[in-house]
Amino acid sequence: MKTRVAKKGKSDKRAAIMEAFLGLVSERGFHNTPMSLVAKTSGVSTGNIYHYFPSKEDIIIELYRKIKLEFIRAMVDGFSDDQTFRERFRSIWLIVLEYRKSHPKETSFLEQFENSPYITPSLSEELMVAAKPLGDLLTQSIKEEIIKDLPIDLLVSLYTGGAVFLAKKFIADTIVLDDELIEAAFDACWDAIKK
Amino acid sequence: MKTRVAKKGKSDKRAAIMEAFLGLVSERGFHNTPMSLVAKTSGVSTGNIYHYFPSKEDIIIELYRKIKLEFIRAMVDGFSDDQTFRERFRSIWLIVLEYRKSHPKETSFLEQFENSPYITPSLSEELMVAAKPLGDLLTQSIKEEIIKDLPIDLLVSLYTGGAVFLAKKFIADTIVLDDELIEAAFDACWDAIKK
Amino acid sequence: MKTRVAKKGKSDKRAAIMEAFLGLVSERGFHNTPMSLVAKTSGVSTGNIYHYFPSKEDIIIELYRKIKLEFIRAMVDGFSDDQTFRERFRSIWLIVLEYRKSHPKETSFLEQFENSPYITPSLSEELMVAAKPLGDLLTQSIKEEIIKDLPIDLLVSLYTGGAVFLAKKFIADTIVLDDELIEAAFDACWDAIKK
Amino acid sequence: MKTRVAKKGKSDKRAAIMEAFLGLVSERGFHNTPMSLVAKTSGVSTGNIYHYFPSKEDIIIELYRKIKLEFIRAMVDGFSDDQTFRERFRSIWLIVLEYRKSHPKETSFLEQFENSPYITPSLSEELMVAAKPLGDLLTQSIKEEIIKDLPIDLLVSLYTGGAVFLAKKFIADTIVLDDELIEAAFDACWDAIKK
DNA sequence: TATGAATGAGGCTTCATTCAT
DNA sequence: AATGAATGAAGCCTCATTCAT
Repeated sequence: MKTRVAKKGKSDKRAAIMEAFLGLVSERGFHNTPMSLVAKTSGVSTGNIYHYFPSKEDIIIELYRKIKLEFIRAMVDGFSDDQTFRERFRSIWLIVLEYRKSHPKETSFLEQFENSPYITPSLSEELMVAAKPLGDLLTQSIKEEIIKDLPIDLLVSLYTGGAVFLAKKFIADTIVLDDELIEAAFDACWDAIKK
Repeated sequence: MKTRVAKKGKSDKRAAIMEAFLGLVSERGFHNTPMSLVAKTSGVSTGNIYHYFPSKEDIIIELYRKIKLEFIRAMVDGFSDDQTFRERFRSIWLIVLEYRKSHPKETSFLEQFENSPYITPSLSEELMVAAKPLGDLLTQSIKEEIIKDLPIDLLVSLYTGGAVFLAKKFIADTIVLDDELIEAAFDACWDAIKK
Repeated sequence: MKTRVAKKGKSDKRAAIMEAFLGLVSERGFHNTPMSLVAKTSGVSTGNIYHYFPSKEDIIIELYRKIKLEFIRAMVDGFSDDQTFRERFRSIWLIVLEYRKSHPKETSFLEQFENSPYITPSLSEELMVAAKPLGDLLTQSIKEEIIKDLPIDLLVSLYTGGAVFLAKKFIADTIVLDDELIEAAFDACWDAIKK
Repeated sequence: MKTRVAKKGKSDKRAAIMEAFLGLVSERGFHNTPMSLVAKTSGVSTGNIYHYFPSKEDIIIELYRKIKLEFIRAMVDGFSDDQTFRERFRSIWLIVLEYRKSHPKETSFLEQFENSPYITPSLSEELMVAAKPLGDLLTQSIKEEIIKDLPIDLLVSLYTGGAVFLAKKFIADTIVLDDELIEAAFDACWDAIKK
């Protein structure tokens, strides 16, 4: 079985497994995604999957970490100190919308994961650290009396909620997202948290 | 059927199954809830469960319908024409918070169900009808320029989001809900949608 | 539940069960015919079926006895001493063909039953007695050197085979049975056994 | 795969499953043969059976195809152009008798299968092709006015019937098959179809 | 590393029969 | 006689994981 095509390197297999897993889970759900199907889809044999991951659950968790991290980083990288506070929030909001719109699989996965009762998110230290700039921005904004003095995660939820919602409807193809709507939606979210 | 003493009439079994199912699913997830466990927990034998429901999936769907309906009704019944628009919204918001806080199982179930990729909610006519007063309130409020002119469901999401979020944190026991916080959270949600 | 319509008498229920059973088994096979379906089809409740029959297997056996007996009697009643031997055989042959053609359910049932390995036909005394005139005819015909001296049941098989076969094809709608074909087929069967 | 010693290669398991299945079904019937018993008897674990066959029904069908094909081939290979027509028929007849006598399990299986109402034989192309020489012989014999001009399958039934019947009685141990009887029986069958 | 056959517990569902009424 | 709810063993099949190669 020697193919001319470049053999996948080590980490490629790992990546292939995760990618296949993500695609399958987003369409079929965790429990409707047997390892055998992951094997077929990823091109990595069942047995070998267990060489890269100790168990199915581990794949799920690793995937969650990876996606969540990616998402957080997109947000964090999307604003800069050059912007006014409101501009920063706007940037972040647009990034949330954009990321979710352009990552339907990841969106579905996150949603499922974060609503599974028996899979405790248990945000790893890693995620906390990555999200720090966001927390700092919020804390700072509260202190400067730009946004309301509410618990940070509530603020995030209020603020982010609209964008996530719109993205889901966009993916489900039950809405048309024009600039006007986006702007109006952002304003609503901003109104929610601004002082 | 002359016994005065409740001998667990017909519908009691049905109810027992649904109740057991709800409890188990909320703690273990759909797929981690085998029918055998439902049988044991509900006190209804495996075989007999299938006398009341055609399949596991049907139980899930019926349960969703029932809970969602209950939740919608709670909201709808919670406001009256005597109130100002803002008061109505406030009543609804508080009911959402209260319902979710006091119905952790139902909350978990709804959350899981509505995020399952392979179980399409497909809101039945029944639910639509029940929710009509809410839709009317929103439509009316938009027309009277009390709230923003945004898609109804986005408004609901923005508006409801804060209450649901707080309830979840309350259930997870990661927040203390005092009146002040509740009031502030409501204000934020109201700011999001009010014109 | 008092209907104006005449309530089925005792034996009517028995008959209803057997009739429903026959129809279902002929289309679905023994094991694909649950008692619950028999109940629904016959209009007799599950529990009550067991008032009339001790078990499912008993119904099968009774049904077999009844049908086989009916079939045998049709043959026996179909010839008389007024006829020549050949005429008698012809009459019987035509009756077999006719009975099978006009009793597709019974035919299917007999076929299934007689080929079930775990249901031993064990022809009851009753059946033997009923078939005696046939046996006598054959014995007599052998003695008079009209037909070949072969084991009785082989003769029956050879002789009957053609008619049964034609009837099955007729039922399956894969043949057109005109008089000419019938006559030719009879001749073939007669040739098989005649001396 | 360098071992010389037979270590039960891949296809051995497949064969083991089919063999066990055949034995069980012939003695207990399709529906009285649970997969668990097939597993135990064949020495292949339940789960692994499904690695070789998609379902129980598939095993049945494959088995039917295999056995029927084997049987047809035995007949087809049993006569040659060197023989007179009558000799050819005789050869075939004897082969049918012999095959059935020496293959009681297969005989029982074929009988059950071909009388199951819900399993349509649907003779595959493969079987048709294999049986072609037989059909040709019959067609030719009709043309040369050696046998009667009757539908091919009726001829087969008439002709084959006696041999099959005898074999069944032999297997059931309710007959003694000596040469004289065999010869007489063959003559009867031949008389049935010969012109 | 890599394969995929093998395992076997466990999942959902069916169904003959019994039981309470 | 009659009902149909109730039982629970058993059936078919799935699937995470391990094992032999």
